[in-house]
Amino acid sequence: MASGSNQTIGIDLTAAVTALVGGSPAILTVGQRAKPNKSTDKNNAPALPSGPFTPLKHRTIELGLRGFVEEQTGFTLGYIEQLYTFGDRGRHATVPSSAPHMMSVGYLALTRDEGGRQASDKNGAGSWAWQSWYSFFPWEDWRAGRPAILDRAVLPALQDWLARDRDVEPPGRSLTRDQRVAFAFGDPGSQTWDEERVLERYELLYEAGLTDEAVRDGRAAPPPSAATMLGQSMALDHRRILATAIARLRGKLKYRPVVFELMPNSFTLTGLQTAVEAVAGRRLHKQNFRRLVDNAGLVEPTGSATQATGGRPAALYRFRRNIIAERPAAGLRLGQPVVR
Amino acid sequence: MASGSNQTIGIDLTAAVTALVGGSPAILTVGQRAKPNKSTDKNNAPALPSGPFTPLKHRTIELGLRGFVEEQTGFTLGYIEQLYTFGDRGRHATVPSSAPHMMSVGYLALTRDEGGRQASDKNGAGSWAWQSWYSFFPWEDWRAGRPAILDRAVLPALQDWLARDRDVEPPGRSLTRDQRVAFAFGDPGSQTWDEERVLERYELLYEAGLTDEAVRDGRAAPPPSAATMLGQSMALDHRRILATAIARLRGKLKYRPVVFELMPNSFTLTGLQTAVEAVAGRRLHKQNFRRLVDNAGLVEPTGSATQATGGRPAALYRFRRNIIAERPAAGLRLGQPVVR
DNA sequence: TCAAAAGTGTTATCCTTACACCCATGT
DNA sequence: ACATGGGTGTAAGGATAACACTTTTGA
Repeated sequence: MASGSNQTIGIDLTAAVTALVGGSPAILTVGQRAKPNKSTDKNNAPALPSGPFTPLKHRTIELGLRGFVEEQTGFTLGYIEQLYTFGDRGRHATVPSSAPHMMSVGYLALTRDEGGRQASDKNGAGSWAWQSWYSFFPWEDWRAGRPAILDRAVLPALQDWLARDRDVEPPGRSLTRDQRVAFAFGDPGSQTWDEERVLERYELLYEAGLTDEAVRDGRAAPPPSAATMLGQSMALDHRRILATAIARLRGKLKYRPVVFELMPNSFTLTGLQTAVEAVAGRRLHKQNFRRLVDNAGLVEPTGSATQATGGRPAALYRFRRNIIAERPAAGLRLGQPVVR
Repeated sequence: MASGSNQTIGIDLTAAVTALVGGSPAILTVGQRAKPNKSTDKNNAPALPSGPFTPLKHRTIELGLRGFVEEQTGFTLGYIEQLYTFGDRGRHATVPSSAPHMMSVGYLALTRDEGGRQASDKNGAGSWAWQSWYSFFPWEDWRAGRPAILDRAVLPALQDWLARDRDVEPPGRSLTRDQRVAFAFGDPGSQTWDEERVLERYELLYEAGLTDEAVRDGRAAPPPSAATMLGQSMALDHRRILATAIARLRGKLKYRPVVFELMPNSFTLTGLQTAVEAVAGRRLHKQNFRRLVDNAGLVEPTGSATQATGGRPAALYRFRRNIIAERPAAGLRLGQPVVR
């Protein structure tokens, strides 16, 4: 039971490394893949750090990932979590079937914008940079209210697409395209936007030919009108991986204390709120957030305070690490067990 | 950027196929892997259906999976979902490093105990069978109250393990072993059992050498006393994959209408409740469950009823498929967005 | 008539949401 | 004094959990 029937398979590990940089969630990008073999990828789209998994060198996948991120960028990863394994044939640019089939295992990784550094030289590899999530997904940032790009560009272009080929519904889907758009983007009138559906939204835009990647991959005809491509594109299917990472992190926020991986050791409650808002992409109610945090027992005061914030000095807090051991986490619905 | 440095890599797709069989959640097992090459795997432990991913034959991973499950067992899969990719070196029995390194992509799949069949012959491959989840994880079934095996065998054996090598805490863990046990198995006194932590529990038992797999893999010394191995074991790391599948399904139940993939087209509310209880592994409060289901708008009456249940005839319901388009799903915590 | 299972109604409690207000600092 | 951001209290509404009770069938 070796590697199927004769086509070789290679595994790439790809990391969506997130930190908070200047109040916004940012993703670690490298200018171009480590080994720029052929110059097929034209416009040097930013890429996620990535490298081959070599079982002989690395005992576990996670160690491999930590290893080459540290090599390539100098960042030490804290929390990491496997996202998804992408391996569909032709999921990006068509390649001759003689080439090895590449699968990629995507990871979400969290770190802090400290340590890192280590300049941009070191064995000639490209340099790295932080880029805001929202330069790739401008429609995902609702912190200043509903993003204008939605009604100006995204939704009209999607409506065009729906109208254009209304009857070419691909079979075997439980939802129609209209339903999928409604589901992913909500109803502009009422507030039915779900910030976790990042991937569904990206995939619809991809299918509609509204992303550079779709056109580049030859997977969709470009839209007829001079519609602009939406958001900054990335190499290969890295923007899809980033979308998956954002979705996962936004979901995880609500039932695991992962934000603290992005925070310094001590922080103010407002700082914590800003971090959560940055990730969730929307504003939260101040007073309730504070109550929520403290009767969840997630933090404890350090005793000191900081005046760096402007008005009244803010008390500093730290994460109570052993909360993880104490509390079942949070969880939800489904009701209590019952005796009879 | 081919397949790393010279060791070849193979990808196995492994499916944890679940259906409800006689009121219990069951997993589809095959007697032994399709190609029994060497007889290294001694005692013919049951295995999950699995097969190599061949990108040339299958356009997507999911199609490959559906294909060979249907070939091997005749079952058509409904809902499927990728679980995790396992690829750590030596995650099961030690192999010579000349052999190809096998990675396996685990999937959760749901189906109904109908269609299937197709006998056990067909090209000489082993036959398939349904086996209750709880024969592999007896401690996970709380439907008849707290399982006796917990206090009789599981917890004492874990305490032994903790006491035996208290100071060999592996480094780089945020929680100590004691904390991990407390977290995974809860406090026997109060009800801190979280039915979703199936994987954490299995992994602890594995580390403690209380599963056949751990001993077989040479990853843990067998426990000194004549402690029984806990639960029925499986081939390779298939029981780990099953644990992952159960955990995922138990979690998903609470925010996506997945149970209906396991139900026939029409069912009674009690039938639905029984199904949920089977998966969640615990009893639910009848009246509240009914209210929950109906003001979630998940089902609608078909108009007919059945007397097959014993007492008063029960109304039959069907799943309202378009609920998926209507309602954001359920979701939770984190509070509402706010204007100011 | 009784057992068994379906199905309805009501209440106490807790959590979430929203609003109003006070406190401590710099300019 | 006042602007700015930090911090506390409380009341209304909704959802959950728990309990009691009625209805419809078969034996």
